[in-house]
Amino acid sequence: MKEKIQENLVKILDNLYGKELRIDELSVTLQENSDKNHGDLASNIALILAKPLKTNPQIIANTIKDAFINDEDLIKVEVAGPGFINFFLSTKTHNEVLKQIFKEKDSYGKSEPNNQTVLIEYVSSNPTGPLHVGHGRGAVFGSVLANLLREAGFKVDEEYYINDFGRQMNILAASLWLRYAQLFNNEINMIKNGYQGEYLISIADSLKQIQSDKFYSSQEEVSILIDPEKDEDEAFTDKIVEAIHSMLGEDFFFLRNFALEEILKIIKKDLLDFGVNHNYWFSESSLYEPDGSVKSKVDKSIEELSSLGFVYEKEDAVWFRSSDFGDDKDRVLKRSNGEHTYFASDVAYHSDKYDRGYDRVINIWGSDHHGYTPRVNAAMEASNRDIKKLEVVYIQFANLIRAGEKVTMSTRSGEFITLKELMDEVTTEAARFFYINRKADQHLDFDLDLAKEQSKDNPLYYIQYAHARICSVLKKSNTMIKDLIDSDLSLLDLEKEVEIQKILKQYPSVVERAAKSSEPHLICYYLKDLAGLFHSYYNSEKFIVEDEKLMNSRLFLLNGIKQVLLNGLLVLGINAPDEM
RNA sequence: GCCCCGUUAGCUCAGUCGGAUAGAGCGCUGGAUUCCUAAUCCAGAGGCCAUAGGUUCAAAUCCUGUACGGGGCACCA
Repeated sequence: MKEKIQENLVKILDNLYGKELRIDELSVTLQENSDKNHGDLASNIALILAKPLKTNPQIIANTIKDAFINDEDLIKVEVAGPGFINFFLSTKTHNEVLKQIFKEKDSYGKSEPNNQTVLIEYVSSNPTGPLHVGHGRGAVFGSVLANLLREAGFKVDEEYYINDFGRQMNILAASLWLRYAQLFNNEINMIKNGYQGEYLISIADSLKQIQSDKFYSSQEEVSILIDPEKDEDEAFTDKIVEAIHSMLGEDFFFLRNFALEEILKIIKKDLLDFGVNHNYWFSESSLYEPDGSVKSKVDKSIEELSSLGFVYEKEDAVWFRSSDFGDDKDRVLKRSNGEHTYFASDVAYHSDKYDRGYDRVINIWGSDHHGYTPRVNAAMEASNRDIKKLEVVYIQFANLIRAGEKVTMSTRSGEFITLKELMDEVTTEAARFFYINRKADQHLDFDLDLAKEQSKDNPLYYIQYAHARICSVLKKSNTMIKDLIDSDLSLLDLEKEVEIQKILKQYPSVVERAAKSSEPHLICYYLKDLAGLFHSYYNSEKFIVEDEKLMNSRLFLLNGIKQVLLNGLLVLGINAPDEM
């Protein structure tokens, strides 16, 4: 119907003013009205035309209005306010959506496949410990965005980038050895800059079970090296790590890989429990392995930039001319000690993402990374890759609130709340919903007490309750939905019923907009609105009534609401229970 | 100093391509249960959309300045 009116407007415009005025070149809108007094649809066309035509908008509006031909589904055309044209549609036009939902079921809201591929990289926390609550927001955001883009017709891959290379991994290996050694000699101290978390103790425990004392002999002098006086110093940490390394030789790498694999197991399990499914796990180390010939991907990337003339040496380090591409300053690829920087990995990694042929590459990063984007963009631009394909979404930090107070955490001492603990405390679903319920660029206060509450104060329960209530009514009515398809839907003419149908009709465009602008929270707000309309309807009308025709039409409406609530919750990765 | 994000009701926050009288929940005040789940609903009070300019027929929305808050500016990852 909307399309029909739009066509009509174009036609009328052509007749009235000739072809010079092209409706599609002007910012003319035909939009759904929120205020029912203004009809179902409104156009600002007369306001836009007022200037080029040098005519009062109200006069233009009335001229257009008079040119509209009669249509049984168009009840009334009206000029209002400064010159809006309002269109009032028949109730029949509102019923169409219910049949559509019934027909499309789980697919209602999905767009046709568009043959485009997207890679979303997210979470990618360092594999040096379990995920904590700080990672939760990005995890949910990424997985919901992936769902949304699938709804919008994209083929989506989800990837976790494992930072399993460099200094931190060596500190991890050393930390594991110290925990392991403590099992044989309780006088051995842990280094302050090592990984203090309890998880390493249990990993050390399983290491001992598998390998017994293979990596420990009692005459170790290494532990004596740990001097509590100097222990705060990072350089001192490296010395200890190096000492453990040379003592263990090749075994050091065994310990490193053992720790890495055990921790990845924990991370993978936590993500899975959280409803997050990465289909690729990309290892940073793999970028340093010779690829086919003799060169690693990192070396090849640097050579590529070098051959294009964007690399130079200064003070024994290798630099990339990122400032040629808008970055604040040039960046180091290879340090004077011969080691590559994290940035060097990232150049190779992003090049690899491009080379895999995706149409879009999305990174979901913490907002503290925003200063990092220009140099990555610079590297892609320098190597003639289209930077429009690369999108970065920044996620602001989340605070946990308990009893009205901010929960303080310190990563250093290992005193952080893990994602698993959060799931155990408030349930996975509540955690997902509360993380996604805010715009990504908005700071988030995660109220633990509210997430646990089972009442209308908790928006997730409010939505799920609406779904359960509908299921309960449908069950009690003893009706099969497929028998309702021929119901007389024109009976759904109450104000609330019309409003609900209009909202149901908006669902596909809400999904589309949420996907397009990377704003999953829009789904939450939509579902809250829809649930609210239903609860209000529920309280004002009875559905299981004597009049069978009326009952059937209302049940058919309820079925539509139920389906959309279900579809929306599925996008969020949240269950829609039949009873509560 | 430079860069990013924010500032909307007492609190926590929505607000689409700039559209008509600014939205929700909580909290506050007052109501609704013989009835399909009261885990719900209805009504009321509550606003200088941080601030000063600009663009426009029209600005919470776009542009510029200012103030306040959060974050970032490594040969760390």
